[in-house]
Amino acid sequence: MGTCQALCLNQNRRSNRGTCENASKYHVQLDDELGRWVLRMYNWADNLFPLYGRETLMAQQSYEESALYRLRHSAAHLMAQAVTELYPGSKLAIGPPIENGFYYDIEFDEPLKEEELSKIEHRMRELANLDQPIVRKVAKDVEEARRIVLEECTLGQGEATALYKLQLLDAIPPGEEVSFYEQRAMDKQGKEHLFIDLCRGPHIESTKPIKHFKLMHLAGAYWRGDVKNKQLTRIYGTAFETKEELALYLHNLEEAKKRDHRILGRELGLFMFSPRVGPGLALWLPKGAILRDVLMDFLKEEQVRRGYEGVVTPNIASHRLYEKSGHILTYREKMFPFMEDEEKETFILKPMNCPFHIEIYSSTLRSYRELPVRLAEFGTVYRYEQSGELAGMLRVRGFTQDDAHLFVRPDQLLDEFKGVVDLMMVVLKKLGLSEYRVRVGTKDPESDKYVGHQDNWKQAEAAIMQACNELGLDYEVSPGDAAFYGPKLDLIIKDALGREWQMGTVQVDYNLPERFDLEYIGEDSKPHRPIMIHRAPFGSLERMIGLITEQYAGAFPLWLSPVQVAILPIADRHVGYAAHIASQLLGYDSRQEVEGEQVPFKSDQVDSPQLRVNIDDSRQTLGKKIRESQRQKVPYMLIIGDNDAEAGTVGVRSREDGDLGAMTLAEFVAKVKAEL
RNA sequence: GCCACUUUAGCUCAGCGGUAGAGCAGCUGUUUCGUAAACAGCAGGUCACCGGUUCAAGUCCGGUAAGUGGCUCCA
Repeated sequence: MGTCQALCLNQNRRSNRGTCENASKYHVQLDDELGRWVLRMYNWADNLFPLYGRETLMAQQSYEESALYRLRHSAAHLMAQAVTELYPGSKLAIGPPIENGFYYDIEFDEPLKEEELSKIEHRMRELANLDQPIVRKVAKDVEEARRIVLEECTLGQGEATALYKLQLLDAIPPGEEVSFYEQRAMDKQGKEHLFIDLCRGPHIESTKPIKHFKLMHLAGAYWRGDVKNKQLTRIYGTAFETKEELALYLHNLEEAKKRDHRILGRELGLFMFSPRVGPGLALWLPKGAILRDVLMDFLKEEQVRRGYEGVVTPNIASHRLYEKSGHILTYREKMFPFMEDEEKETFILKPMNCPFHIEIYSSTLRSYRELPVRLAEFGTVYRYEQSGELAGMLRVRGFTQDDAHLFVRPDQLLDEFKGVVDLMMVVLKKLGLSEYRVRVGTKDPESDKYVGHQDNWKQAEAAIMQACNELGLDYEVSPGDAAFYGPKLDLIIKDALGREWQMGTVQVDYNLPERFDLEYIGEDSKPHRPIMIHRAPFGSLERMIGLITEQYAGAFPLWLSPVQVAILPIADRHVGYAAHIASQLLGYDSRQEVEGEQVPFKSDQVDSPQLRVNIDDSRQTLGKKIRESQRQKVPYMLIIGDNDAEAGTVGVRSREDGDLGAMTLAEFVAKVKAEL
């Protein structure tokens, strides 16, 4: 099956900017065997997870409407049937299809062990082979639905097993159709197998096609996603229509693991963690530190152009500062233990930069003419994340935000907000991140974890929506995802394993200016209150570098690569010429320091940008040196041998395209400049 | 924090009650080599930590820590 067209149709056909609802996309491919166009849905950027095939182009189905979705839904039921047979008395909760498979949440009497999954899988195969017809039944009324849940669904295992199903039934709005799916068959021994489940459907017609599936792993999951509720056992599985698709999925999963930033981070010498330092506290190795520096330089330059001013603030502060900001009230459980001292002031490790920037803003009387004031800082913050949430660089306890706070007049809010979004887009483009989701996090009306007046929130939320609409940005509104002081717009991007992470963020805040009584003197000579915009286009350096490491699979583009050029002398006698080449590329010739020394090589002074170069003078064969540089994903290798020393050339090899032949250094530099 | 799992040499992994193993990396020597692994030798381990069972524990049991996949939370 050859990929003939890279024609990408957005799943929702809403946007041509690469954003979409669940970051999936269709590819149209010509099926060589069948000689017709087929539609395939892939998970985001690099087609790691083909989700289904065999749908015609005309269909234009969503995943939810697809045969695969139904198959997986039925596979979840099949699993539940196997579980109720193997573990009578288990309480079934919910079992939906999900992006790459399905799960079922079940309460077991005894905790389920991972090794038992194969037993369940085995029973599933037996049950599937019985070719049980899957039949939809609709309850006449609520009473009948209740009776079916209590009598039929429990399969004689006791009414207690209907615990969660009853709650689900109660949640169905009155008047809505209540449906059940039943599957039953007699096995060779004449024993009847029966399973009936409260379910909206749809399902496939029989259990027979459920052949290519695998139970993946176990997890705890709170009933209805609420920590206050009981934790159920969730069994994750996946299913496909063909053996090949399942094998491909599993293969791709293995491939995806190879681009895990934790593995690449070690292999490429970018960063590390040590239990002796502490969980979630990263150590940046020299090459990782270069990534940080390069990213910071890039953003600083953009920010200077956009009127930002840099500031620097401390890592700890008096608790009073954070009392005033409301952090201690609403954010305490995420903060590291306080440095308490009965005699003296209590200090706390900073979880957010905003109060410091607010202090700087209010250190002097501000005129309406100097607004907007844009204070930027690469501020390192510490948050006591729950231990189970730490995930390499994507979730750490100490991280550096590319933070800034914009203090603006009401009439400037919209333009400033749009300016920030523009900057975020510039950043995404520069980093090659084209697949993302935009989420507007608003206040959860039920929750009391927010500070400020309702009117402030309404205004801030309206401002964000208006800016998005004016920018033509596709976004979804997510109540409860606001910061405690204001609503926000977040960029959400998936990692190699398909998990979503919040990256860049912009927040509109009327509340902290009020809490800190911020002012500026207006045209009318009277004090007015500014509005704050909090923003971080990367989100954090840790998370962003972890993520782009996965996006690029460690093969960073030239401008970012910690080592841009590896110089590989073929034999020891070429090391001198290699050093000369290196100094040219560094834009600095160390030989100039050695007075009176003869320049032993043909002069080829070039005007090179400062490149990060590394000479491999290990006593290894050329093949080995190339292999090593290739493994380190260095964009360019310059191979230096007798021919080159004589002709004053370098043998250029590219990470992607291999041997490019001999060039003069000037030619190579021109090539590199064009790429940077 | 909760559920499940994992932890043996710098890295990747084997060993699963009876004297700790391999490959790669490292070091030393030989080789000085033209586009993805030269050859040989050497060295490297309180088998995460603490406790228990046993004549005997990487191996079985319990606890702790760190990590992994989820849930909840989030940059």
